[in-house]
Amino acid sequence: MQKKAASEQEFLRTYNIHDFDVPLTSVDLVIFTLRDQALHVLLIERGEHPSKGKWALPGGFIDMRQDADLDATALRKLREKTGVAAPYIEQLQGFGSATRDPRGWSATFAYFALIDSADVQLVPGSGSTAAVWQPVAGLSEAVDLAFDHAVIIETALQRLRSKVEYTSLPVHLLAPEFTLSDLQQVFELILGRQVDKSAFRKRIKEGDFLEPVAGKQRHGSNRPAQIYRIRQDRPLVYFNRAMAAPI
Amino acid sequence: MQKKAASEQEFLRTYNIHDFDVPLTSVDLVIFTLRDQALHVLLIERGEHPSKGKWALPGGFIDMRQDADLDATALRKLREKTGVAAPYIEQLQGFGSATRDPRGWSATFAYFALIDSADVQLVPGSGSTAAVWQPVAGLSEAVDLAFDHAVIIETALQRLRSKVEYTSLPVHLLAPEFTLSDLQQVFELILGRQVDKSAFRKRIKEGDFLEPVAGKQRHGSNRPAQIYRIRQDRPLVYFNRAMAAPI
DNA sequence: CAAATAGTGTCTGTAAGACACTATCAG
DNA sequence: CTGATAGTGTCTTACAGACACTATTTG
Repeated sequence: MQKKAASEQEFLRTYNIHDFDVPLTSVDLVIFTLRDQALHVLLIERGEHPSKGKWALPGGFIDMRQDADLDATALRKLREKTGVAAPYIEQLQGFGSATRDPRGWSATFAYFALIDSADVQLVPGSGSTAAVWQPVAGLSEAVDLAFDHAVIIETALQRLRSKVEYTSLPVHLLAPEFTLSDLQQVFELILGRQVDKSAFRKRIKEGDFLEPVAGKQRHGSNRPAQIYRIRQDRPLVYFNRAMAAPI
Repeated sequence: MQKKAASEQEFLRTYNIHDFDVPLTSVDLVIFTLRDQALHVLLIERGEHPSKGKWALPGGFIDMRQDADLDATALRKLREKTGVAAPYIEQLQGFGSATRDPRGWSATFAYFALIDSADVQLVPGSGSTAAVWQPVAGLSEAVDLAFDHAVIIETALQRLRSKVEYTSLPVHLLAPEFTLSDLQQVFELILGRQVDKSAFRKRIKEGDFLEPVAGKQRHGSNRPAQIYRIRQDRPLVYFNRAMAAPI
């Protein structure tokens, strides 16, 4: 174990990080996007042991040389797999146990990202054979997930569903410019129920996190719709009240 | 690095966890309690390098032999330092960077606990010379905190203050039996402002997470107060609306 | 004109805030 | 009785839900 040292300097000079047995630590990402009016999550087919051939969340080990902090690791992984540089991303939760990885005690810092799938170029990186967008609905039945990734995805989903109720989070699943009807559709999709148009619009306007794109409208065979974009200074707004589910 | 292996079994048989360079990973706890009508946090004076003599959050390395998962590590640490076995505890957030620990890249899973200080027996454990409750107000000026623990405590405080607004969380800072006035005081203390008694009581009753202790009242030189306890099946209630701060 | 979607106005319901009121004890 | 704190009633306010209404385009 550790030797005795008189001073902080002396201690650090003689310190060897491998004197401790530490768990395997990684960073994993739950990346959500919208495709064909459905929520999808990015999965990688593992090309290496362990769990070779199973589907897993993108992620991997911290690169102690180039990653300044955990967020840097998460952003680097996101960039490597999708090419996206500036998404909405937040830390989800840590998951660690003796049994989640057959190699032994392991822990992961799970992240949670929302991106617009339009500007994604999927890159099957090193150590994986394929990267695909999987619909979230019926995920566990559709694919064989590695490690505890089913639990991590479920936790991320709960976070997303919870935050829809009282934040502006879902805007980050849309392309940079969108109409209020587009936005309402996203909310309805995640909530799994219809919401009232009038109440929704009042709420969004009150939140004041969108700005109309001057003079820009979407045209169809109906009244044209004003196009909005996110106010860059208000990436996430918390409402004072949750959207109450009707009884 | 890694050798080639044909099967999952073959891979695991030849796998050596130390082939990877992994960051130092630990678990740290921000333990809040109430003493003398003020929020306090538990700090340990470090008896070993690094940061010997500075004050730090209780915590330490994962014991891969006895800890089944991260929660087990956190609970074990809490028990070792305070003797408390069943507190309110939740994971706060991960903190990891190349610079937060002078020994090198390190990461920690920070936890967040609320306990009743009455049933705590502070235990200055191994590797520390003293354990004290420090008032949260003016903490950074009062003590020299090790590592990035000032940031972790600040994050925990934000979480606590945020959750006061829309959950029943603060009940866990009280002794098992308390009056509604006691509870209101705790809310006011964390919010840093007065709240209306009538509105507060209506809200708490609506939340339905307390039960009156039959026939038990607190007597003083005034009308006696009904004593309540937490309904064990409702440890944390989310309200539909935040307590709106008056303008 | 009809069809379609965009966007608004108005009423109602719910729960929080303000604040005055009553209740019940010790002394 | 007074003083103190416990606990309630009532009015107002803020905002979500329901839903009907108007607005603006294409064809």
